Amino acid sequence: METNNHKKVVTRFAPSPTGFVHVGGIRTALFAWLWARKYNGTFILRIEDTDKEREVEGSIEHIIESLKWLGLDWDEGPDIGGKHAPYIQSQRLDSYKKYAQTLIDKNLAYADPYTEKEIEEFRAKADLEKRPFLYREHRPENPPVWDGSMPLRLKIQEVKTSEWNDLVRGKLTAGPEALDDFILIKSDGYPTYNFAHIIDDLEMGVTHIMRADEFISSTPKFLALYEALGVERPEMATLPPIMAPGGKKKLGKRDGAKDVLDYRNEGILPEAMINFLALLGWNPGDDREVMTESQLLEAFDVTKIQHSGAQFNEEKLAWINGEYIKKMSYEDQEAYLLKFIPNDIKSLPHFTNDMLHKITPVIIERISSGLDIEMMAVNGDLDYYFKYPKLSKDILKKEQKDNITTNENIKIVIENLSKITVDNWTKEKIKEALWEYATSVGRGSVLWPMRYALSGCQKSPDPFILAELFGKEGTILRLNSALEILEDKNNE
RNA sequence: GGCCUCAUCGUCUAACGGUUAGGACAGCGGGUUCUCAAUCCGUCAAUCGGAGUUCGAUUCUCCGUGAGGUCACCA
Repeated sequence: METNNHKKVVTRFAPSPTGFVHVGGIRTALFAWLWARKYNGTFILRIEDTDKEREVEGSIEHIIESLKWLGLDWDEGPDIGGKHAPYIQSQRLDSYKKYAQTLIDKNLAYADPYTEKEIEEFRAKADLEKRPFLYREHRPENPPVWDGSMPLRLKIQEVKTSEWNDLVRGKLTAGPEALDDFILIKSDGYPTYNFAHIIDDLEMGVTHIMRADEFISSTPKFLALYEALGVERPEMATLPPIMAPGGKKKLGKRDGAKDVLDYRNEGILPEAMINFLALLGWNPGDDREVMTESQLLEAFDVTKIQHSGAQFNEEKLAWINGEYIKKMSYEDQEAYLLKFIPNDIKSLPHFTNDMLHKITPVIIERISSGLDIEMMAVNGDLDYYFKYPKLSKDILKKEQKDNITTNENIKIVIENLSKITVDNWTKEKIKEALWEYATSVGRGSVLWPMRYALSGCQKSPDPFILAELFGKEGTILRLNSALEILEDKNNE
């Protein structure tokens, strides 16, 4: 499909500062960013703060932090400026006034003289008649001169069915009911979204607007405004909605959509989040799923974006995250692990850098996010690395056979392990030293008590890995304390 | 209610109008394993319904049905 190749691509992400950004907003930002970066274009961050009542203190910083975490960098924005500064709508009021005035001069905008109550009555009447309320049916014949104390409305010139092309959806239409004399400037002096974003996109030279599909029905209004302004409109790409788990509703803050930064706190890696979100409503056209940023940029195509909504699936996100964790460098894996190990474990007697270093690959293999590490800690699957386990005699003897006792087996294990030199203390050598005997008497009756003696847990990495981690001395120490418990008559 | 949009395994998705409808996640089974994890192999599972066009429809058209969105001095 033709895509403005003659013009430099300019896209933008334009959140309103009403709190955090959730994955839906981020995906919109991501697609806009990908498109701009793919064509060496410009990506703009703009803050749409024209609703002063809904504004939440600190949102802008929070949004910026979210985008930075994910590596979605912008070329122009409130924090870094740019040739179309400022990038905060409340600081661009003069610009909106200027365009409003040209519309008034052309007799394409007029003051709305009605009180709130009068409008309410119109609306109630329409409601009663079961038809949509349309302000233009009540358009005043001689509107007063606009002095800024009343809302300013666009005067729709031609009531018609609208038709336009969308980069994703193709031909879209909307009935004449979608077209109304909408408000350009509110009585508080701020522009509406409908007006402000169009003026800003125009002034900032935005070529492609990525937006969620809730804007389809207000598009006729935008088209009417472009027409009134006598300007060419940018390309529009309508993204499918992201649905909440369960699948029936669009993901939204009200339904518990999370702040993206919550995912950071759970140990989701930014690359994994980007990768996952890119695949939510788009795919490269082949079987690739785990893709680098440059692969994404290479393959991304707005025209290939999905039409229907997609559920946000945390399980698949976790899977992708696990893939990325396994690809990290050893140093990064260790730092990652350290970040999520709770403090009470860090203060355990044998918590050392050396041990942390040793267990890193063992733990990394078992997790897909930081949440899993925290879960391991809660379940006691972490502390045995750093302290001697507390053992139960019954569990120790769980796999005991009639012909040979667990005591004897542990003694033989100790005996065999003692023969290994410290230099040769590796999991391979340890396995070698025990395997033949264990196989001859039944591996379970030897390896189970050994592993349990080392970990104190019913589930853990295998005994050879554990023995290597604890060293010769530590391993034999643990095996001996298991023996003591077995031989302790008071512990029957 | 009006207007609009969407519709393939449980989920994310692939399939110039011609495929045994493919892949991934999840699930299940197995190999390897004392357990867990990892890994390998295997397996379950879908074209919303009905007409039409066509030699042939997941694909095009229409009608249903279902879901979502929107009808603010919110964005």
